[in-house]
Amino acid sequence: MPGKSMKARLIKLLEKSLETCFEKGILTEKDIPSIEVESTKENSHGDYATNLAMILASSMKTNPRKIADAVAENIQDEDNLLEKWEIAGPGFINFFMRGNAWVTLLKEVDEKKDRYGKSGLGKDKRVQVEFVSANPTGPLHIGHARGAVIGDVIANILEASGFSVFREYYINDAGNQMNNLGKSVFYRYRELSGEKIDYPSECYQGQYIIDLAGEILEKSGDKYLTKEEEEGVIEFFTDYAADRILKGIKTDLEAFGVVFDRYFSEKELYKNDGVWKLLRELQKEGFVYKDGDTMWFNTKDFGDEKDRVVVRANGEPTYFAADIAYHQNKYLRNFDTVIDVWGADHHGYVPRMYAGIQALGKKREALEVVLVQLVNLLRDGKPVAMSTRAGEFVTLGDVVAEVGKDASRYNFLMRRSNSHLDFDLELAKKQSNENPVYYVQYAHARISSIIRTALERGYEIPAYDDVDLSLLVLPEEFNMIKSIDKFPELIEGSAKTLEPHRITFYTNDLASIFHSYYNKNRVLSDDVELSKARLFLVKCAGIVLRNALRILGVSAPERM
RNA sequence: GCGCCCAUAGCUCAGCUGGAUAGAGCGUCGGACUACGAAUCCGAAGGUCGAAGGUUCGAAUCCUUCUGGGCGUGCCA
Repeated sequence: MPGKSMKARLIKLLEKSLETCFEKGILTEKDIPSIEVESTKENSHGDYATNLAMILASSMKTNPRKIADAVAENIQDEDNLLEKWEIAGPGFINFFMRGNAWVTLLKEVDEKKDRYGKSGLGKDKRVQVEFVSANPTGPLHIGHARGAVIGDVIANILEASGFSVFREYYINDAGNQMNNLGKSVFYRYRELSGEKIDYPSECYQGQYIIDLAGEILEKSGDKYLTKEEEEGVIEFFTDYAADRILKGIKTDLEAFGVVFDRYFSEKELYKNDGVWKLLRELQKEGFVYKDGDTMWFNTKDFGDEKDRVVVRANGEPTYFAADIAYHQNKYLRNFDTVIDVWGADHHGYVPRMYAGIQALGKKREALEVVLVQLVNLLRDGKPVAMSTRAGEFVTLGDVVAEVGKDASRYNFLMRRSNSHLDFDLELAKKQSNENPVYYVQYAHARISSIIRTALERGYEIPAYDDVDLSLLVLPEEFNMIKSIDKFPELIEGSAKTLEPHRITFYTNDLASIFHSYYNKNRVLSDDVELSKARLFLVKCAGIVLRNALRILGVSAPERM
């Protein structure tokens, strides 16, 4: 029965065996646990093992080996998958697969091709992934870059898992910072016009502010000099700067392979009194209360350390207030799940947001927050001095221009989101064995090269039914198939845990298995039938590498 | 002070949500190109999983305490 992974097939066997045991009365029926089968590390333990008997033993209060005996006894290996199976250790059942059981797994790869690895896990579910969401007060820097790739790849993984995915960037363009941006440009503008200005330290320091001021000066001359702040000058400077900066952000992201379905402006939320309407509603429902001129949200009732302000004493709503409205807006757009990818420095904000969505009547599960730890930018092992305050930082655009899209994306995906990441510019740039991205791409290019050579020698690219797969008998070949077979399960696992790094590690594994095989064995030899079988095998490996790299947003080159 | 995260080989990190003798890359040492691409491969050395208790058939993984680092603890975002 092709179309199922080896694990799935074994689980089926075990389920049937359990049923038989219950029918025969050998085992008394209890809650049937979800059966787990895992691949083993040790060859002497076979290819796969299950701890089923040990799990059952605790609920049935019997000897695990006795249960294992019964289950093993009643396994009906109708498809002839197994060489043998045996009981070992405290009650594991170890499965030893037959050589020719492996090759049947490749049928699915060949049939599905680009679709191999995809699943219907998220069928009919709409999920929104919000990420990056940096203020348009300056270009994106290296820290944003990591969040950008992680958000993007999470979205890719979910798409591959059948979710309907929407990528969104929340433009935080309504707050104080924006006003500050406008002022900064305005001061620089006056400065450029020859005025002596004591440039305030709380203003943005970067060179890009001066560039923007210069642009305005060039286009409009000094006509804003004579106007007073009340006449909307600052507003003009703010809007101009934000617009230009946002365009730059979009350009940088695009070069990085990150494209959003929508850029959502915070201002949108204030239209038609939106934020206020929501606040009044929440007040009516008792989640928001007034204390003097200040309005508080009782986040403490939801497990936060203390209540949080939603409207300041000066009458202005906080960022948090707008964010609740934003999340309400998301749910009104019928997303079943909302995923927020945040920098880890915002972790204190998490309980607040959960409180927010629960007040909106949503379950906790309707929101998932992925925290991305900070990036240490290095060059040749030495930290690169960066100060947002002083306006000295390496931008995302700089990184992509210097090390390239593929290498930088891959490097950002090599660690769990939750742990700190060292990003070394020189290392990421190196086209050597120190740089893992090439290792994987090289495997793909090599496979492409083999296929090219095969075509030159008159082979056709074989399909599943064209080859005698019983000729594949080497342990390395079974090993490769085993790894290929794991791929769909890997994607599913990454989708459930929202962990892109798993795929990075997987591509490395599969590439390693392939390289090793390649060095030891010839794919194309004098033996035509064997060559066809092996060609088919490496073709399948190539498909999987390509599919995995596509999810990572890294190219799979045919030559390099 | 309180809260969250991290601690695994010399370095950088995985460890599939509790499984059997803890893995990989880099670095070090020693090997492999007249053969489909050497950006590759093979071998060796390298560990008290920060520490101490606890939970159970079984713990790097779960619970408690402690140590050391990062972040947060705004009517900033």
